[in-house]
Amino acid sequence: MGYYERHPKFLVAVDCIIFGVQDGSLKLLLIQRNFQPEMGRWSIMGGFTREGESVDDAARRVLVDLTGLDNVFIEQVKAYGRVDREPYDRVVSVAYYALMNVKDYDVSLGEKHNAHWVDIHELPELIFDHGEMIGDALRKIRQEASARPVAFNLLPPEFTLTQLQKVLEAIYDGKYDKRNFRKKVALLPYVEPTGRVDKSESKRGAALFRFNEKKFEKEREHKIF
Amino acid sequence: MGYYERHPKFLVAVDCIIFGVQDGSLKLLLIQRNFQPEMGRWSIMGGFTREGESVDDAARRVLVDLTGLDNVFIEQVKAYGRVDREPYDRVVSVAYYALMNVKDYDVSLGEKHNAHWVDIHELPELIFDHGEMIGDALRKIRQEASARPVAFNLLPPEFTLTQLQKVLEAIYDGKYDKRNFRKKVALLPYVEPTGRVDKSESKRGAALFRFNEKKFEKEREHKIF
DNA sequence: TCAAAAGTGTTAAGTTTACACCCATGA
DNA sequence: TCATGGGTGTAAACTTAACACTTTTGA
Repeated sequence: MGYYERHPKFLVAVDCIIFGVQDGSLKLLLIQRNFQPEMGRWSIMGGFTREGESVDDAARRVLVDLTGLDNVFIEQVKAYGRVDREPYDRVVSVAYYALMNVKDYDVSLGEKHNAHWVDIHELPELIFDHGEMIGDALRKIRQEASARPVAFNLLPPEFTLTQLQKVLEAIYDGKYDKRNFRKKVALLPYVEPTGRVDKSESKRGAALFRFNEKKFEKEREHKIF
Repeated sequence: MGYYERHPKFLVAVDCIIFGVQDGSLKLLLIQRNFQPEMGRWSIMGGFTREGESVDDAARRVLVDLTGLDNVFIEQVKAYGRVDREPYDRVVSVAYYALMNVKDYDVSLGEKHNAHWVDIHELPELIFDHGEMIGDALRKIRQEASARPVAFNLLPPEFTLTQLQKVLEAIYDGKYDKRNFRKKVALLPYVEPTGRVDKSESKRGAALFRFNEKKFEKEREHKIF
């Protein structure tokens, strides 16, 4: 006790960059602030870490507040520690990105916070260093999505191959060849057909698939070499 | 002013995971603590962020303290915010990795801090979550080193191709084919021969190369597509 | 003269890309 | 019956991986 007394303390914020896919493009859940400070301006959703609460838990709490969902996929982006990054007080902020299925989103909670899904190509001017955070989060997601199957978090539990392709195209802001894409997916044992058919997007109907996390973990174990 | 008054404040530490390559294997500069708390135990080098100092600057300061070098390559790993990660007080810590050429290291400063280069395969038990930090830093370096030329920071300004290969083998804990390796390097315009020869490691002598940062940046610009 | 590190090409295997048509169905 | 999205294979280009011998020179 008492070893650290002479050192200063700082506010520790969390900021959540919430991604979703809608109409084939990548969106962010941003708020047009209906509270001080910076009321009226656009920002990502944030909050302060509480006494007795881990920083990760603070991020999850902020997310539950805004979306009503407590099982959203989140991952830390990094910490932002510039001295003047907020003009009101010294705040060290830890950014997280979250991936969610837009369909799960609680519209009434969103309205309370004045939250809106904004296309990644049409971002408004944001407060503080929130623009930088979004750029870093995007880079990180792109990195991650090529190494592990995070994209599934943006989809409902059962999805068609066309939906999966559109999500990846939204993440990488590109277009892929349908046949090549399906050939690759066919090689992934952890993307498995459910046997069910989705008729909502075409007359013919498309096969539904699901992500099998257990099979994925098995894969990983054996891929150490 | 005053918007954030009701929120708690925390100590913000920085921890530096310092990598070097020696005898063809990857080493970390660890300290066997000669101060409290946790005197006598092994840890990575750290410190606390000061009033009016950015978190990045705090990391650089800690690094200068330990190595005497103010131009070491550093990059943030991530923030660690578990409630009980340190038993003495609530501390949020931001980890950084640093890459340096072991030859530049100031031995007398190191001795003052009781610092030692420890092989990555023979790590001692470390305090707090420092072991986790090292694992995360290693993963991050491996990721980065395959996307951008960070490995050069572990070498002297002029190096032989054998030295470069050994550094990459140390990072990825693997072995590469000499001919394939050299073919790949030959395609990188930003690894250029200096025309000089190193005779210290062989009788015949090996051509010396250097990393040309400007050429690398040019490459990048044109590689946006 | 010989030990020790430097240097050098070719071929096979695997991966990635480009490309166009038929299918099933509800409106 | 026809418009709409679903579904399927093959060949060329490119990339990666495997492999062994000759050169130089100081001790």
